[in-house]
Amino acid sequence: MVDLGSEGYQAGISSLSEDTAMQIRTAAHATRFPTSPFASRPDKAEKAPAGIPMAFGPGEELFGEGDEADFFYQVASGAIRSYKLLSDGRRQIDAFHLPGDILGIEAGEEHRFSAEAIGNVTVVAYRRSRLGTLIQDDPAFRDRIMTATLRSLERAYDHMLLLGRKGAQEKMATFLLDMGQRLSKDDETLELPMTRADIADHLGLTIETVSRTLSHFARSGLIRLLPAGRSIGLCNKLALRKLDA
Amino acid sequence: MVDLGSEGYQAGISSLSEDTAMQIRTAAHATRFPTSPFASRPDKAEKAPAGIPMAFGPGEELFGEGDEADFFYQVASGAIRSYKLLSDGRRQIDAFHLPGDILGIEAGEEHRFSAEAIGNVTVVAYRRSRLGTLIQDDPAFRDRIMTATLRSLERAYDHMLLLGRKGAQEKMATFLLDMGQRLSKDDETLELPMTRADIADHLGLTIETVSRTLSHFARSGLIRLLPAGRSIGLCNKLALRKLDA
DNA sequence: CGCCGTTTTGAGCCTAGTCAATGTACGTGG
DNA sequence: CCACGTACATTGACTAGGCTCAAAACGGCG
Repeated sequence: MVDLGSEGYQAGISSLSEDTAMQIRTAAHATRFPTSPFASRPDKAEKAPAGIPMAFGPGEELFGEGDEADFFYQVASGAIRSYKLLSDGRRQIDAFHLPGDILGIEAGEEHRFSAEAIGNVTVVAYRRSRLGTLIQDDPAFRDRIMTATLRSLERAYDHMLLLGRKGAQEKMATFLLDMGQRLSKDDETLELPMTRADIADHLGLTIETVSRTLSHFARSGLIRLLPAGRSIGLCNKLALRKLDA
Repeated sequence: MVDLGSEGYQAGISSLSEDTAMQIRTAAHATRFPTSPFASRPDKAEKAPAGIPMAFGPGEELFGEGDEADFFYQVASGAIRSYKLLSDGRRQIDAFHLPGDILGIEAGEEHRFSAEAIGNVTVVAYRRSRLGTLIQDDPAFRDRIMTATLRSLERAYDHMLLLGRKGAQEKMATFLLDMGQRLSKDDETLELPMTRADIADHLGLTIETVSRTLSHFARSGLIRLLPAGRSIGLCNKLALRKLDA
């Protein structure tokens, strides 16, 4: 169920199967879900990556900008938005994190952006204090961290191109294709976990423009907007790719 | 002369003093400067970080998007722009790299963006093939790499906020303050190495808007535009910071 | 001195933002 | 089961900030 990517992290996350996904190790700010049989099992110090399963409900904050960076996280299920705010409330969503993605590793002591669950989310958390050891002792883990960080950077650079130089239609086309790749099962339909406001704040647009552009795409037959508004069928990927520039 | 930052990289770069900066180890695409006495000295396998000094002239490409990522680089002097292009030529400059900065490390086999020298640049190049070994064997080097990568990511996230959510004046104010911090000696005057076009493509604006905004700032007494157009005095940092949001 | 790249300035336009109203889905409680 | 409230989404009319096109000024260099 959890797609860990090609460099997929198996060892630490394997304990978090579909059935056990609800096990929660209580962390200060984590939502407490119904305790499972495993919930209070003492922390057997298994060697190597010992992740702490956690769960968060819709809108819940994993960490805020400026918070002490005690943990970093790998998404097990659900979607997370990481964002920054301007003093007057304008928001920029830097990234959406889907299963397999790693987030919250910092060079300094503090988190440099905020992260919230979109819908229900399960993650595996790792203590920052162990990062050094893990990187030192576990070459595979080190690779995963390095690769994940570099992939984040690649994504960020791609996204800067979008934010700085693409028009509304190009932004939406890029977004739809990217999401299609990242979270569609049949490669045709995608169930967006986020609201229009999230999309707008990710693409540097307004909700109105997002909505209008989607309607326009639908009228032009590029996509099919399914009733609920959150499901989208990509009818004409070729045309979308052409818009993508 | 070379500021290596707080986690500054000393060992490897120390061989690249002002006087020896012109030593070039010939690399496929590197400009050949007049060969120094050291130019063809056999590669004594000194242990640990063995950097290869290189130099590039104005506008020269260190690497292009899609090129094989044989090397990564640490800037010794000068400034480098890294950018991406859209099919129709629109350009987004993701970052300006100043002395001490590391660039060009990739998760995959290829560079994901292009990098060009602005003015004359000297760098220390490292073979990608050695990256694994260096990271494995040299904890200090590993830290520098990790930290540099994470700092790039932080910068990228900050810049996405700018690109997606700030207005022209806020963008310019942020840019000026940032550059002021990164490359001013007296913390009052800064000598910009890049053209208006570079600034525009970095901030997601046009040259005209950059120029107009600077003129506006100058008229308002926030900055002083020195004759050549490339030197700027920051008269009223407080006001700039307020614009920065 | 004259050319060329860069920068500045101006006039008009266009894309996306703002403001506002309506529509739709869903959950709660009468 | 339906009325209502809330949150999210859509659509429309108008505005504005930044872009385009165009021309002139500036500065460096051969």
